[in-house]
Amino acid sequence: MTTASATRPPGHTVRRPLRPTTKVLPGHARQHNRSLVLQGLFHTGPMSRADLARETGLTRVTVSDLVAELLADELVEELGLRPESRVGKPATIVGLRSGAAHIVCLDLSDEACMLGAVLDLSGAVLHRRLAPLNGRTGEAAYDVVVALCRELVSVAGRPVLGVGVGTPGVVDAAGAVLRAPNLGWTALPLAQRLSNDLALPVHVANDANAAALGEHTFGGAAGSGLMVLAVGKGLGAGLLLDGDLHRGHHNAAGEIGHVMVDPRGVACACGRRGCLETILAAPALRARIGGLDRRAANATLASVGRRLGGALALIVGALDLREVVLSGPVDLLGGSLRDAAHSEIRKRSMSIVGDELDLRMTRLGADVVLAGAAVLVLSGQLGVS
Amino acid sequence: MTTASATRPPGHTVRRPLRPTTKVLPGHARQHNRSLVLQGLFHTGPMSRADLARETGLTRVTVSDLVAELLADELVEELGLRPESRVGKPATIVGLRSGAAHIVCLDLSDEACMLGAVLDLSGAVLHRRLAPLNGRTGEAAYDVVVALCRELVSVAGRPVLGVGVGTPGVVDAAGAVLRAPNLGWTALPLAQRLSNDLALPVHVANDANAAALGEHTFGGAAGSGLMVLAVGKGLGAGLLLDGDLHRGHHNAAGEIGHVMVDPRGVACACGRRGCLETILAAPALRARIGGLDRRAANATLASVGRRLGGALALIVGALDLREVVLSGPVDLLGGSLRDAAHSEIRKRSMSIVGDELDLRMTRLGADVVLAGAAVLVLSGQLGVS
DNA sequence: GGCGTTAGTTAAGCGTCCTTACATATCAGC
DNA sequence: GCTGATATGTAAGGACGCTTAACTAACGCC
Repeated sequence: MTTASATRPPGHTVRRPLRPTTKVLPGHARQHNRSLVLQGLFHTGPMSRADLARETGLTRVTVSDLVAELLADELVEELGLRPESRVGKPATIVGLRSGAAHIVCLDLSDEACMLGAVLDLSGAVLHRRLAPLNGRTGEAAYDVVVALCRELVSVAGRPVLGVGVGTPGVVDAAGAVLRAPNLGWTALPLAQRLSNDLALPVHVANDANAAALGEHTFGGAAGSGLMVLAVGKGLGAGLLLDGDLHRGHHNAAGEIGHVMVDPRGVACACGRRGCLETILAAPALRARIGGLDRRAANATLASVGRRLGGALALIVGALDLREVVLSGPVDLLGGSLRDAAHSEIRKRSMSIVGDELDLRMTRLGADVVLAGAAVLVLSGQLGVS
Repeated sequence: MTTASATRPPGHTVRRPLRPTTKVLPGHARQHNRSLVLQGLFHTGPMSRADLARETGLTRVTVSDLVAELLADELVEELGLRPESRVGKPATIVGLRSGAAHIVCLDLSDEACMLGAVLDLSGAVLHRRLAPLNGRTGEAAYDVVVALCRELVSVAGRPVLGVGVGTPGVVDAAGAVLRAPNLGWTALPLAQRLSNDLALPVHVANDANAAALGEHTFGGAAGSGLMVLAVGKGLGAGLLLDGDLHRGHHNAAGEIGHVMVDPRGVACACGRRGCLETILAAPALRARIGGLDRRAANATLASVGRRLGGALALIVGALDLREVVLSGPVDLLGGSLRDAAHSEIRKRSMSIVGDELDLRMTRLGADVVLAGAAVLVLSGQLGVS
């Protein structure tokens, strides 16, 4: 392969590519373009076929064809002629039927109680249900999930597009829960089993990852480079880079709760000391400010914020993030903790990166994970996100 | 859009998607599949059309067609019948003609001297040229680049597939150098100008990013999740996540040299104190171990390694990386610094992540950036990486 | 030599998108 | 009200890409 005179760097071996790129057929292109049309309607709202053609770059002919297909699937509907009067033939507006189908969403991040909801295609929450765990784990916890799903499916008035689940633990790309200590799940093929049991498409992701998706699609995240820090009993993060969820080599990306930041810190449940979780998780924070007056509590929260900022500066700097979003108890995170973390990050990073960085609470409140679960389904079933 | 009874999370707004996905035509699919064939030959080596069909998932008919196209382009060649004897008609082996075209590669990371080389398609270095800068910056430095390229193009014995450049500074996806203080470049559309001046395809990336690509494709990087830490006069990093270069919101991903890790540290050229670069850059390291005996020097390097490990643990943990590769002076980085950093990362991260993490020197030595520049061209022109 | 197996090609068909042409419906100006 | 310009949407025909089915070529095995 190499000419004799060539010098070759030492150890110069060629390995297989990582992204196992697969073949693309004309039919896949069709699917992609169909999603493109839906995406346009989803994000920009109702418009004419000609508008869609301009937006997607496809011809009017092709767009008409795709729209006809979507009309047949009852995913979009004609909304009559465009009200404003212009030169030329009046345009027929087509819009996404946000009630065309419903999405069943689960948020399993609460230890005590599973949270379920029915959402429409626009992300609006239509119904809610709670399912207390009462300490059940493993197979029993799975049974709770199935029962909750069945209940929600029966409550949904429309055909169900799919089921989305945000769960704590490590989840692989196929929707199998590799490890979720709190729920007692190990290598549970959750998406596959649920899909079998419910006869519906099921998409599963880590809760913090789902939160990142939700914040991006429904929380109006500004652009590429988003990290959601989910603070609850533990601490997790979800990373959305270049519009894609980053999963990591062991599907453990964002699992920063047990990264040690202070070798002389407090003992952690994981057996080491000074994990980020010993500083930032909700119980730890409540314990530290319990009994303090307002001012002292704020000072304490600010000092935690500064330490968080010190840790985040490295991640923000390495990834050149645009936004860091906090999800969790607003009373703990939303005030001086956030402010201190923000200014600490700015102090520690290069100005271009730091100056434009947003550090804020989630705009979706406690529904981030539900919204993210919906995005999993929208993205998986319709190619919309 | 929302039914009246629906409850909607506060601030629930729908924004436009970030990945501005564009239309896909059948012709694009063809291009993709053509790359798939090349990719197979590049990574797995010569094989028969039938083998390629099995590997790509395409039919033998389609593969034959694609191979015919590649034969006409003289990118691949028939290597005769397969030597081993099996049942059935003997297979005709086709292989990539690594000498079919040459690639002109530039490494601008050295302050004093630009480094250029001609590589073949297998990444072997065929010719080298140096171009001393003698303090030239701005337009004069650009002239050196052009002259170096012209020289290398004239030296290359084959048609030149393209020009790849790894340069310090912030580079956008179009190959424009937004800021490169050392070279005195600001908003220089390097790829575009070079492409005009040379009448060749030109691909430009940050040097550390190029190094990451080079290490991945030619250094046998293990899989998804690679960070290359380029230690020289300054400090930069390149991140390869899920097979894609991560550029960041300001194209500044990996610019961690000026992230502050120690507010009470040494003053940095950037005006702040305790930047990572004040600890890890080559001049700083040399200054610290200068005059020390072997043991003391190793202890010093180990302490730097521990601090590096503390910083890296967060990044490795957040991204769930598989490999961190050091590029730079082996005498400084390759010994106790590396060992200390490695063990510190393991100590600080969750075992699943830390246990499988590799932290090693680059396998390509000083040629990483050149190799990466070649990958830019291979990937951009042939879809191979 | 017959049979099964594998490699590669040829022919026909289907799907996808494009270009071109046309029908439809409005506005602006006379 | 009529005409010309402009814009939307559809119809027909063609180019391209992949597939299936059928065929030829060449080998090992019995």
